[in-house]
Amino acid sequence: MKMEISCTRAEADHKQLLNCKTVIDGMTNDFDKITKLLSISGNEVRLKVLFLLNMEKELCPCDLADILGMSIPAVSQHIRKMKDADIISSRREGQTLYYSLNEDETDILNSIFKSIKLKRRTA
Amino acid sequence: MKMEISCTRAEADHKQLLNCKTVIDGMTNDFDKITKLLSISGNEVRLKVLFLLNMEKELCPCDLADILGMSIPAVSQHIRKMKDADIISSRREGQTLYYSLNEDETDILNSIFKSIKLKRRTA
DNA sequence: TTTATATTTAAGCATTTGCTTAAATACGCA
DNA sequence: TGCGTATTTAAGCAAATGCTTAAATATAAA
Repeated sequence: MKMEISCTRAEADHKQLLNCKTVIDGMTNDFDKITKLLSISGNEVRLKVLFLLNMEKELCPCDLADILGMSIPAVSQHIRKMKDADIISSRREGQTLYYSLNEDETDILNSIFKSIKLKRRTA
Repeated sequence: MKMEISCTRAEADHKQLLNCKTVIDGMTNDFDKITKLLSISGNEVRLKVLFLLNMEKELCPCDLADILGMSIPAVSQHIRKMKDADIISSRREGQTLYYSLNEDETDILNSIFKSIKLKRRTA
């Protein structure tokens, strides 16, 4: 962990900067985890899928491809990412896989959905 | 806007799917905007910068480069993205540019910061 | 077992991302 | 003016992203 201070401006409060470093470096894992969630939801297709799963409880890849007007493999690859990140889970019924949202401990997704719905109402 | 239903499973509720399409298609702009915010914060460096600005009110690129242990141009290019997206603003004081968070109408960022801090406490 | 449907996986490719290094701006001061 | 510092911008490049098409799996039904 580097500790040298490169900024030479008089106002630079070295104590403040060192404190910032300490805080940030001590939270690497948290940032890593939340960054992952945000980067996954920071894609229009995936955000729509998450929103749809929140709205409809569960949907299959076929439904999603249809709703979003895109190919099944494209949807499936997005689904894989979200599944790998433990954001969604599947339930099989015959040949069909139904996907649904997992519990969101961080509550970030819920606040995102809330914002989306709010925008919708106030638009 | 395509409207054909490709899924042939018996359970597919065409009315439900059409409704989903209508809702999603009517919210394209909202999704676009929120996706942009999320994709920008879905990067570890940028999320840390946003968190630091929330914590310290304002910081200059030099401070950030130092705290995060990365080059000034690298930081500057992340800053540019956030500035272009209207997430942060700058104030000049001599040669130094101080960056700070803009008001977040969506409240998404605040809920993200809250989650990060919560993780920190409960870790 | 063969065939059809639902889904995933893999390969290929164009685009985007995020760094590095080097050059360009902007401001302050001698 | 000219030099030093803070910052941005640009060019170059490796890695990641997200689609397409084609092939592989999994289940159901004839």
